[in-house]
Amino acid sequence: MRKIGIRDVALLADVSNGTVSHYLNHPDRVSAEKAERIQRAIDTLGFVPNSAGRQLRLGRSNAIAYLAPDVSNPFFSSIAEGVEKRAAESGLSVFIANTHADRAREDAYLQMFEQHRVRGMLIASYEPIEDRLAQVRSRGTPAVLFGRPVEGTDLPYVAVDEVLGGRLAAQHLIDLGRQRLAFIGGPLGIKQVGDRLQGASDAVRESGSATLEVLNIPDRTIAGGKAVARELLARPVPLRPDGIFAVNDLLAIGILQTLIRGGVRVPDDVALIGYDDIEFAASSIIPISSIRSPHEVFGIAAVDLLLGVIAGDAEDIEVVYEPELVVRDSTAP
Amino acid sequence: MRKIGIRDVALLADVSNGTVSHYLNHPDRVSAEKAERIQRAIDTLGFVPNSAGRQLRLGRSNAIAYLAPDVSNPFFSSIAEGVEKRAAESGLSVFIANTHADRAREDAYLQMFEQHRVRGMLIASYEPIEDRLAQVRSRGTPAVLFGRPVEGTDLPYVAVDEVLGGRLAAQHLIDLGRQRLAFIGGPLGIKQVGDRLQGASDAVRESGSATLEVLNIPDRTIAGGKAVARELLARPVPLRPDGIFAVNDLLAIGILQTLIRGGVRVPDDVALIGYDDIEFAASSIIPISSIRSPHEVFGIAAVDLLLGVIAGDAEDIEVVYEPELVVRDSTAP
DNA sequence: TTGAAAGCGCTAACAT
DNA sequence: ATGTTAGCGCTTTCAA
Repeated sequence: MRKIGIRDVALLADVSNGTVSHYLNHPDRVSAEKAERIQRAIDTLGFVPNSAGRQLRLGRSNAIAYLAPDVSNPFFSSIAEGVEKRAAESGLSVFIANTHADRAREDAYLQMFEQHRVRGMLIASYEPIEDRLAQVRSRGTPAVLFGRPVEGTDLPYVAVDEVLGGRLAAQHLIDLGRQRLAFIGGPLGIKQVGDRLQGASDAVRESGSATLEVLNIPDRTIAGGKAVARELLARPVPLRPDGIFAVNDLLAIGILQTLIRGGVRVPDDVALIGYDDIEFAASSIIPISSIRSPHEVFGIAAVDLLLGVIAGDAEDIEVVYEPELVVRDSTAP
Repeated sequence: MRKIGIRDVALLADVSNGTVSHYLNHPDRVSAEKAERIQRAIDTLGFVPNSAGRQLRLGRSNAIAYLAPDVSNPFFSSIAEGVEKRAAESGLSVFIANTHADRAREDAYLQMFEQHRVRGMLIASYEPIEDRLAQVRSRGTPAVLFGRPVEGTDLPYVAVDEVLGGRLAAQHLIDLGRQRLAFIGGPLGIKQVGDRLQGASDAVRESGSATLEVLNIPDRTIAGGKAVARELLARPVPLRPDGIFAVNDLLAIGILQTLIRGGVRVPDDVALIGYDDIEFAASSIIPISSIRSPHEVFGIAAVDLLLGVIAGDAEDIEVVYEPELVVRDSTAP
């Protein structure tokens, strides 16, 4: 099958393999004449360098890895864009892996990429991954996390202030005059979810008058939103919340659609705000207010941070962005 | 940094490096006692095998590649699920690459994966890629295409019958009594788009009475759908189509939302059908009828086909699925 | 069951 | 400017 190596090229071009290698890596150090002979030989033979050989010799690859729980979630794929873009600028390839928020798969990929000796890993995970990562890092593969790691780690990370995001969302509903708020999302054990609830609950407490009900559901999807909205519809009207903060936009989309079909007026009867500001939120039948975190710039920042760590520029080991309130019709005054 | 190799393990375990390798690859051929010593040494040292070394020795990697134009499109990410699943069952890793429908990026990834000596590539592309792939294949890396390749290639592929899909969609609108159909989508040069239009146009012609207007737009996104729907709204009512076939669901979602906001009743005034049956189509405010192609099974089939090609089981070189009409409220009678 | 040793394809001294 | 050569880490005969 694939048999053509650098020596075949050298043979055909009638030079030494060292010269071919030079031509490949330092074209300026090869005479024009031989350069042409070599190029012709490469074309004739269909030579493609074997990266395993190069990598083995160099002791390192030129790839980084990006692990995300769900690449089909627009949030993570936007990050991927930024990552690829910046990596390409630095001459690095990116291996993307879809972990499906599954620990076993995360572990498998961690292992695989470590075996491949990637230069570093960028990791987004719902699962606590700090421990497993610590081992990988101690063996020499640097990593950058998306999202704030648990206390007590020195993991570099890129994050948004989720607590602030939660606060912004709840405060917005309160400013609208809503008093019976509901937080919909879960599992609360997930850091992002817990942080957003924390922020929301802070805002509610400080308001002195509003109340916050928590609907802890396992599934942050459109289907999950529909299901929980059906429960809401089953309640007598006075017991329904008048302001809903859905912990992500998918959930909000599902909730919105079911509420509307149930005859609830949004935002008049119930104001609704999501989180993440994915494209589908803006293009929903009633555009949904949301909390926007940086997406693409997120990926860029992570690559920069990783490169910094690799280069040994210890400097800042964390980058935190502030989320931003995006008001749309679902919470229009 | 990463210095621990098989020899270090061998040294610490007081065996030869060959024995360590045996333990790694054929554990049954190593005595229990040494096996334990080796394992202990591995743990102590934190040894992680270097896949470059293995790959170089073996002459092949154990990874395949999946190139898709847009992983954030649920259609392609569903395929990815199937691919990963089946690949894992066969002990293969999958490298996912996002080409952004950009030829240069496709080429870059093609080259990169060829250099990495992947076992094979699975490729979804809007661009004609057959020629470039031919070279790769001739050098020994097999490939399987998603979607029917241009005539005259022997590229193995997995596809759905897009012409049939287009026909099903249009026929459904016609069966509903719609006479002034509009096909919305483009660019027509893209195979899938052209094929779907072909099928729709066949159905219209055979109906003998219906007409088909083509709105050729460059952008198959929600935003694109909104834009074209605004054009429709600007028309006098009698000049609007009474049945719309959007070439994909994203487009249909955008169209639906703008039409509804414009006071058009769906499906009463205009019946609307999309294509792909992504999750968002079913969960739209008015669930959108669509043409469903197999998604996950698609990825599975592609891997199987690739494995077949690798193994040399020439058998069938093409797998074609039939799409299926999914009727929802947007075309309810 | 275990060890010794050759070599996969490549790069980078070093020598010329 | 070009050639020679020694490995990078691993697997796998082949012997013992």
